[in-house]
Amino acid sequence: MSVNYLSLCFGYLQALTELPATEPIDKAVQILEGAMQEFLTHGYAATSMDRVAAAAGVSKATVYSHFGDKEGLFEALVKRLAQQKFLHLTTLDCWHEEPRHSLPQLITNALQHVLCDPEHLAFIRLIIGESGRFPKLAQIFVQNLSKPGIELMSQYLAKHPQLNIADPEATARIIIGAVVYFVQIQEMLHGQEIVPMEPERLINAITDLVITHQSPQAASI
Amino acid sequence: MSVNYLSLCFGYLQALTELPATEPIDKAVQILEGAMQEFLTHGYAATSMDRVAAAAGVSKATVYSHFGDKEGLFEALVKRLAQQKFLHLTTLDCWHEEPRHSLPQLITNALQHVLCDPEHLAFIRLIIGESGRFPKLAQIFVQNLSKPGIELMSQYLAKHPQLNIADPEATARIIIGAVVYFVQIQEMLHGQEIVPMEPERLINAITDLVITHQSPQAASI
DNA sequence: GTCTATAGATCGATAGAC
DNA sequence: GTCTATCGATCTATAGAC
Repeated sequence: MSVNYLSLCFGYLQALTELPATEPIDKAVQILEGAMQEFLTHGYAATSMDRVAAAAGVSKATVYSHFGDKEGLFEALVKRLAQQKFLHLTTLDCWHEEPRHSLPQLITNALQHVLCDPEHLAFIRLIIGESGRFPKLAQIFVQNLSKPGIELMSQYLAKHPQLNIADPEATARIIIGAVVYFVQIQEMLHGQEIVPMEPERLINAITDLVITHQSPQAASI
Repeated sequence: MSVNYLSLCFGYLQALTELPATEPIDKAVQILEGAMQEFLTHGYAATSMDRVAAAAGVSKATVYSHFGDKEGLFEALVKRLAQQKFLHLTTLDCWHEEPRHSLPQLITNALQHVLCDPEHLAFIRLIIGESGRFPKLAQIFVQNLSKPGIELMSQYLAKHPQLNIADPEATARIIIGAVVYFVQIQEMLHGQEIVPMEPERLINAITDLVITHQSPQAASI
């Protein structure tokens, strides 16, 4: 087929298929979109392949022909989400500034990113909830998201020697853990009204702990 | 391991007391024991009332007559577990010693308690995994476990003025968050071999951060 | 109160037409 | 490759005997 022929027929084909059908949408991606909606909302066990097919706009047999069975579809979805959410980690700047200003900004960005992304929240819920029955998928999550996050924060701490951090990796886990725990209690477990706390208080406390820190040698007179 | 030994002894004593069973065990408790085994292993959706009845040693109709429906049974189980696990929080001592020695001991105890209790781990998995569909149960978890934990650590920090903690509650969340995040990555998400770290490194880093901390006034020359 | 037996719906997965 | 139609298993919940 020539380009000219496609151009002439474009309007006609569009009217027939009701889609901008210059290129057919990849069915696999289409299915994964529907699977994401269902799995993130209902979890693994409560998600039916019928509803996945309906949400994706295809037949159930098409889903099975692409992904084998329910577990295969679930694994493909988790791997896709782990890659998608990884990209949102690399958007960090302000490394050159002083920690006094850059650290709270770093934490604020991370907090806002997770708090404003219900999809990310539902993904973590799903991974933790199924980590007992799908340990391999939990490890993919750790490999693609937790590990890069820890390494990034660890490098940040190590490249600011004035902070006197003896163990950057362990300290990175403390900072990230504080943020993750805050999100889990306030948002994931709906503890906002039971143990209320403004994010600023946590950010200030973390910054204060890390900034006004002395080396053990200097502390023990 | 002393924990395993205690568990073995407890099971033995329990078996002994079951022998002179002149009085039948409460059916409701019996059902909840079976429900716990099934829900903690398979999650909410993948747990069938047939297997709960079989695990409890009663008929399915008996389960329904006691708890109404599947959700009612699940709610009763979560409330029972939230009360049971609360008791394990109050076993803390060594408040009088110096933080330099009592703080790492406090953290070590908390870590060992969770790491050596797969039931507790599975309970957290279940609560987080179902927190989107059962927000009320997640709030019960926060009310009975997270909130007391934060308050306990907050009081500990406040009663050691030499630590110069400006915001004890926020700092308590940092410490607990670091421990919870460590357990979640290493054990719950099976990240032991992907991001290995000895618990001692985390404990030392936390202790170092908190102990060698100066008040903001003293830090800014 | 507790049981057996079963209804009615929905599940994962597949065969066969096109 | 994608569809419709369907199978056998399993699910929640209940009716009725004891």
